[in-house]
Amino acid sequence: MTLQSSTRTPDRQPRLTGDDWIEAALELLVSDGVDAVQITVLARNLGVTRGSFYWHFDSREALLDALLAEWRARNTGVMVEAIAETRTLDDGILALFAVWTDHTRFDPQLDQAIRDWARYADDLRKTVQAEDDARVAAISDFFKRHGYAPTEAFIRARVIYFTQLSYYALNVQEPMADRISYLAAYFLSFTGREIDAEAAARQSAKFLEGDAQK
Amino acid sequence: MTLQSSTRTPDRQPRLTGDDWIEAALELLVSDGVDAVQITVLARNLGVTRGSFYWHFDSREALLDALLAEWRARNTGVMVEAIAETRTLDDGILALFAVWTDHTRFDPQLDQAIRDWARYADDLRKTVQAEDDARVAAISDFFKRHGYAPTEAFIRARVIYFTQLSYYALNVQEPMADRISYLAAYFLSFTGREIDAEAAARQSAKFLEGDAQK
DNA sequence: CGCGAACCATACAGGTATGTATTGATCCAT
DNA sequence: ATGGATCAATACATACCTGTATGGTTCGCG
Repeated sequence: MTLQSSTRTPDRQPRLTGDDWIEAALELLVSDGVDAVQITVLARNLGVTRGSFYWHFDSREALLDALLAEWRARNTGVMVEAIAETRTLDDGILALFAVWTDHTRFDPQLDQAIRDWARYADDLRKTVQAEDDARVAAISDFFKRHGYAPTEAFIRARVIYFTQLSYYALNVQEPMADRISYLAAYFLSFTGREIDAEAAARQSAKFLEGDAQK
Repeated sequence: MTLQSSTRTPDRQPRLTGDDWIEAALELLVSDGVDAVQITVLARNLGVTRGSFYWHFDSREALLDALLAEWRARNTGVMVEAIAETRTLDDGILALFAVWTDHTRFDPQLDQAIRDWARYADDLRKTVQAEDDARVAAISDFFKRHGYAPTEAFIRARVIYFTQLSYYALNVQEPMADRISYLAAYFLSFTGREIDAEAAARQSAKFLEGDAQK
């Protein structure tokens, strides 16, 4: 038996922490779904045996709970906060676009994975549904603040949020140039008004900047 | 050992057909997801042993293929056809609403389950994506026929289809009265125009009728 | 009536997952 | 350096699930 493990990545600490397991589990969750988050494959990926896992966690359930906690910490509330801080209609809508594009503040893939998980897990479903309702309510309030009637505000909030959810659910990938060319049409459909030319230009620049640094 | 099986539903044929297995599998697929579609639990639900299954199907893969075939037969194309047969803008949009409400022509829960399945299955994903693209293209063409510019038509098609997808993904349940009260706002958001009062009344009546007979 | 096909039960093999218990190695502080 | 704490390997028990092989029923038809 060799002493140095062979499969483990070279420049990683030889001993693992609980967070290492969580990180690896998050990757698996996003790429393959909850059911694929198995201790056996995580251990294989990390280059250790399952003996290590059971030192850091009591059970698989405990790991899954940790994943949910991570989702709560990363994604809960950010959208609500983002739109609350805006003044003009254009700024608000574009702030939403920014949240959905800038993945440092909000992790859409994780959101999607949690949503997939929740669909067939009764207890979790209620939690996710509460977050969804909160997001729609925040957008709805935003529209109301800008003079939209209650029902129209609510429906427009749903339309904009639901559209975005499907964007992630279908994993739509398109060149940044296309996305920018769609900006005005999206804004029109979402708000019923034409986008301010200057605000559009500002946002396009932001998109390109974020795209370049990636 | 008793001769009459106890768990099997009473007034069902004592011998099963392949379709019986498919039907039971579809239920399970919709309620619990693909990974839950297991021969063992299906046999338990049907009140037989797994020996029966392997007479009707070669393997679990064969059953899953049959489920996909069922999806293709039920859901593929119906949306495209529904909107192609309409004349006015109002009729087209309302025809879409009708498809999404009248579950005899289109099975949204099955659509959702297949989409969940496809998200983590590479080969299937392409199939579903092609269907999604076809649906969006059909709606986009519809908007173009009614004078919308290409980009706006495409984005509006996406918005209306994506919104509806999330409706199913989040399993939104709301009283028919609420749904009717949202009709005008949805129409406005989707098309950018006010709904024709008479068309709205017609559609509301349809909704109520469908709701009552259920 | 009898025979073959359709349908199902039983039993076995193989694979893989979670947990537990125990031992082994490494690191750090006294 | 040594002894306790931290992390990991090994071995074992248990539980499922798939698939095969084979034998037993039941049904329909000549």
